[in-house]
Amino acid sequence: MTRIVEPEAGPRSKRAAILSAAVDCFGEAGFEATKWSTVAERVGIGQTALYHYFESKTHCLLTIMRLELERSHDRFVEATKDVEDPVEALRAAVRAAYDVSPHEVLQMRILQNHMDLLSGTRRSKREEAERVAARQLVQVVERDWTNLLVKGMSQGAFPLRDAQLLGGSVLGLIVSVWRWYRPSGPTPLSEISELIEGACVRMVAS
Amino acid sequence: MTRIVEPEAGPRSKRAAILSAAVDCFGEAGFEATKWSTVAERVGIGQTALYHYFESKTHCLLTIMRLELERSHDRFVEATKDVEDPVEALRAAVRAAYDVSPHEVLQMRILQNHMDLLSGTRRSKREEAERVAARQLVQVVERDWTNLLVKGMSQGAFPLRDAQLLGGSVLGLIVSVWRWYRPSGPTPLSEISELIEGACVRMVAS
DNA sequence: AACTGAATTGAACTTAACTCAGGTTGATCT
DNA sequence: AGATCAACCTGAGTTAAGTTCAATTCAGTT
Repeated sequence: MTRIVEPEAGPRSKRAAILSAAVDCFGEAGFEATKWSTVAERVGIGQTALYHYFESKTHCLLTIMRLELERSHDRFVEATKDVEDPVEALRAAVRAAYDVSPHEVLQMRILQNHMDLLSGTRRSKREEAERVAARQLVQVVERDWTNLLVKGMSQGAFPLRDAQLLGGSVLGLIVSVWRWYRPSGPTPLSEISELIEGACVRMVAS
Repeated sequence: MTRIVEPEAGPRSKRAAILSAAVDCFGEAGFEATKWSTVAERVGIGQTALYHYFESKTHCLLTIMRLELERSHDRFVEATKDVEDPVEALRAAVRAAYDVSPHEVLQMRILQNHMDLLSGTRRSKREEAERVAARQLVQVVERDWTNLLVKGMSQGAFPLRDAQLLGGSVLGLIVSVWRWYRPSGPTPLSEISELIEGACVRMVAS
């Protein structure tokens, strides 16, 4: 459990700008489809300067994924922290999951599209560190959801079922949206949020 | 709607062997992580021979995805064709979705992990043909599920809801399993199948 | 002004996908 | 059997994109 220390930003560091540009590129065109050099162009630096901040294109991707996972976890905790009623907590958690900016939508998309990266180990040190951190955060987020279900089951608000499996399924249902959702598409996020909220409650509580 | 004609197998064609080896490699190590030349080795031919059968590594991937989508659709139709009761049809469809061989698990995993490829257009003719065919099949499969729901709603077996959105969600829930399921893992597929079957019924019918 | 470390760069290197020009194999026909 | 033709295969070379490296600039400090 080695925590990753965010490199403190020197005053003229372009790290944040690179991450932001990378999210835009990777999220819209896809990771493989975007040239690493294009990200550099957008930020306004030469491609080699990227390596001052990230060990590789993949290292940047893994960093984006970890940050998004941290964000998801934080939001979950924030949204459910003082809601006692299990059903209401579940509803709040789902709503929080869809209460996101367009930029965050891209981050979720990137995360979902590259989950498979978290399986195999990486060659380089820093990449592997990010991978392991992200993998752990996936488990943390899964635990967030299963704990919510366990609590509800023990209180008698939810029927008893395999909380681990059901929690993972609820999470899978919620994030599956990010594979197809587009802010420009026909379905507003609010509508999706409501439908999924209802679906989750029925899945878990009936 | 131009259908793809499967190249008829000459007696010494290695196409099937290549597809099979590619499914193993792409499914276990991941598409990006496996070298195209490794697939050639497994089949027992030089790397350049691959290009006799596929225009590119990606063309092979897209073909695998299309074939898997065709299989999924066929299984759905087969499983539901003479079940009138909507709830039973839904149950049958879910069970069929998880009634798969280990090789098919890999194909599902590959499909899920590279759905994003179907968004952007491809440079070369044959790749683009496969992509378009796959994209269409995604819609066909989505329609399979929404139709099932529409039928159930009109018969009064399911409460009225946005069938398109709900159908997509059910499908999303079902396929989300392939991102983490491993035949060697602790949870048998039968158990997953049962839990998801129940969850889907509750989502849709209550 | 000299010093320091962060930030940046152009040129060279590496790897893996891909192309090409030609060679081999084997089924089929006369 | 021998000729033929298409399917099948290969070694050598090309290309594109990620990456490395040695050298340079820049901003703030002593």
